[in-house]
Order: sequence, then structure tokens, then C-alpha cells
Amino acid sequence: MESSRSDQIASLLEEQILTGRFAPGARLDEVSLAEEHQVSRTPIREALQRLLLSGLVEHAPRRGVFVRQASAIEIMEMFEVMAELEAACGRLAAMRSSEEAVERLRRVNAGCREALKNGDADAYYEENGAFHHFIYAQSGNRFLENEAARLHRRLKPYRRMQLHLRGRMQQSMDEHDGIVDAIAAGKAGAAAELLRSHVGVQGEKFHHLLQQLRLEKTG
Amino acid sequence: MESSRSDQIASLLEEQILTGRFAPGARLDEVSLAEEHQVSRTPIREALQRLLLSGLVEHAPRRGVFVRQASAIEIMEMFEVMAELEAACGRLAAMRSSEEAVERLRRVNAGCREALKNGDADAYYEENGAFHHFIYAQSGNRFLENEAARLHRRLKPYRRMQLHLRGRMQQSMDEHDGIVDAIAAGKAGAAAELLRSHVGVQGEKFHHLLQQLRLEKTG
DNA sequence: TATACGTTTCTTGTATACAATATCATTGAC
DNA sequence: GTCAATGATATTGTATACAAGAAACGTATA
Repeated sequence: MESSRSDQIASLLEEQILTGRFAPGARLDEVSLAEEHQVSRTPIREALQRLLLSGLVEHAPRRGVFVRQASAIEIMEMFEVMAELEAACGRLAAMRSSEEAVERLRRVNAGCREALKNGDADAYYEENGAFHHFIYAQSGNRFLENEAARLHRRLKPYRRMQLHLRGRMQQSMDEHDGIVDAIAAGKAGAAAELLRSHVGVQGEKFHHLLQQLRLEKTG
Repeated sequence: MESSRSDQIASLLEEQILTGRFAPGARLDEVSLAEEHQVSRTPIREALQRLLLSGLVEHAPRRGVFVRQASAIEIMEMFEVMAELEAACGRLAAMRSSEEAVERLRRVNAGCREALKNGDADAYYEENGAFHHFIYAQSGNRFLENEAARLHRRLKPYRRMQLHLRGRMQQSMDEHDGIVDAIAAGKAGAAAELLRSHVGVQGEKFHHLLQQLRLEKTG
């Protein structure tokens, strides 16, 4: 798996787009990429197709492929869907988690608390990701787990931005505790609701952040 | 859009797989397909890549691509996610639908009732699809609308099977009425819950159907 | 007769060559 | 001086050629 050259290049390009190596709106030239990676255009085209399907780039026929410029509206929409998917995971996790699973969830959450205590935003980012992925897995639904992880990954660059907002880490942590308790108690509805607002607030924070950026730009 | 040969072939192959022209587990040979469609292997490969990403086929490295054999568990999982997505759409639609939108929803639902009255399963299938897509759109979230439509399409062959179950159409119709009323009344929670069980029951019916088929096979 | 090894053939993965179309620039006319 | 049209150029889309690896078959040996 992942052995072919085009697969490797696809993963690499995806990473480069998500980390900003290619800015939104930038054109991905087949021949330049081919030269850069020392391959022919064929593997490059296959890699680009993969990115196309994942929605990271868009394709103008006979024009080329460009890094997708997700509008603020679109990003808010994605956060809204993320909130719903997480709510679904939480709901199912509350109904299906075993005692051991809850215990492990508490341990993962403890990792978040540790990072918060150290004021380490990067560590918190990592631990937070583990926390959410664990809940996806505990939904007991592999398909749901994959879909949630896929969108989570897609939102990566936008989620990272907001961790540096003042007080966000502490607030996030408080919400985590409530979520863990709800799942532990098997309260499906509560778990769903808490996760929905937990993620939903990220969307709103992002909106807030965007406005700030816009104000700084114009002001 | 959809102008290139590979795009056309991708759509065609997708249709053919969903309608059973290619059975699950069947191998999709590049050269045969190339001959069949009078093109070279290149467009075929690009089309197959597209199917790969949508999960319809799987790819064994250096072995070829095969029509994906979705297990019963996987299908149930997909129905579970579909139920959650539909619930989300309904929740948002209840909060965001205008009076005119509700009126149009009632008209689409009337189309379902008409088909039911005529006992026309195929027509009901079509009208039912329109009903659900309308709710997706009324979520006011384009991204959610697309995701829901995508999964809806993926589940197409399995949904079609169960319409012929005795009494399913009437039951479906009754549920539709409740959903419309909830959305019209702006009862977000109720709309979500009704849609969740409406789709969830499809998953269970499918499970039922599968068991029946298995019994017929062995008995 | 069964198993193991080698060879052959088929298939994928990649490279290159060719064709068609869109874009850009230059030139000419108004 | 500006706008339009036509040709040059570049880039995508498709075809074909080539290489590497896997599967299948046959043969030889135990």
C-alpha cells in the first residue's frame, strides 16, 4: 500500500497544501511538479486527481488545477458538518463504550490536561486530536470513524489557527471533561449535545478570527 | 465540466457498478475496458482512480482493481451515518426553512403520496429521492447537502432493494408526513429524531432482507 | 504423483510522443 | 490610441511504447 510513486506524491502534495507550502489559489503545474519530483507527468496527474477528489484542489478544464480557495462560508459549513459528525460519534460512543474504553478515554484526556498545564499549545493540539479520534473509534462504526477523521483532517489548518486565541485551551479542556462524563454515564443525548457545541464553537471562533484578520487588514 | 473522456467513462462505470453490470468482486481489466470504450488505457486508469476514491472499487497493487464487496456490516454502518446526516439536515432545515420552502416540501411529499396511491414503486423511489434531496438543500449548508447526496447515491442499490418489502412504502409515507410537520413547526429536535429513525429503519430492513436472502440460499 | 523451481506471459506502473485547445501577444484597422 | 483578430506558444488530454513485477504454467526431480 502506498507503494506507487503517484501515491507517495499525492500524500506529499496534500501535506504541502495543508501546511501552506502551496497557497490557496496557486496553480499546480504538471511539468514543474514532474521536474521537481523527477518523474514524468503521468504520476503527477494521478496524484492531482486524488487531491481533486478530496476537494483540496479544483480543476478548470484545459486550464489546470489550482489549490482550492475555500471561502469563509464554506469553512463554516464544514465546521457545522464536523459538529454533527462528532455529535453522532459521541452519541454512539456513549451507548457502546465499555468500562475499559472509558478509562482509556480518561487517560487520553489527562494528556490534554497535562499539555494545558504546561501551556504547550502544540502538545495540546496533538493530544486534542487523539482525544477526538478516540471518540470517533468508540462510535463502533468504522465508516463513521473514517468519515469523521477525513473531515477532521480537512479542517486541520483552520483548527490550528484558533488554538492561539486567548482562553481557548482552557475552555476546550472544560468541555472535554463534560464530554467524558457524559460518555461514561452513557448519556447519549448529552454527549452528542456537548460535542456539537464543542466543535460548533470552533466554527464560531474561526468566524471571529476571520473578522479580526479582516479588520486588521482594512483598519 | 464532465467534458473529458475519462470523466464520462468514470460516470458510466459508476452507473454500471451501481446497477450491477459489474458484480461485486469482479475485476475491472484496463485493456478490456479500453477496447470496449475505444480509448487508450490512460482515460480508463483515470476513471478507475475516481471510482477508487469514492470507495466503489478497491485496488490491489500490481494486481488490478476490483469491484468492492461491501460487507453487510459496512452497509449497516453506512446507513447509520446516513441516518445521522439526514438528522442533521432535518434539524437545520427545521430552523432555517422559509414558509415557501415548507410549502414546496409539502408539494414534493404530495408527489410521494401520489406514487403510493398508484402503487408505483419506481415512481415512489424517484419522488422519495426528491423529497430527501430537498431536505438536504433546506439545511442551508451546501457542504452538508453534498455530503448527504454523496452517501445517498452510494447507498442507492441497497435502498432500492427494500422498497419491494411489503408495507414499506406505506410506512415510509407515514414517516414523511411527520417529518414535514416537524420541519414546518420548526421543531428541530423532533425533525432530527424522525429522520434518524426513518433512515435507520431502512438499515434494519436491509438487515432483515439480508437474512431472508441468506435463508433462501441455505434452505 | 506431488512439489518445487524456473520460464514465460500477462498486467500494471511509468515515460514519452502527439493532438487539440486555450491563452497571450502582436499586428492591423478603425 | 484602443479594440479586435489572427497566429504563436504553452498546457492539457490522450495514445503508445517500454519496463518491472506478479501469476500461471510446465517441467524435472524426489
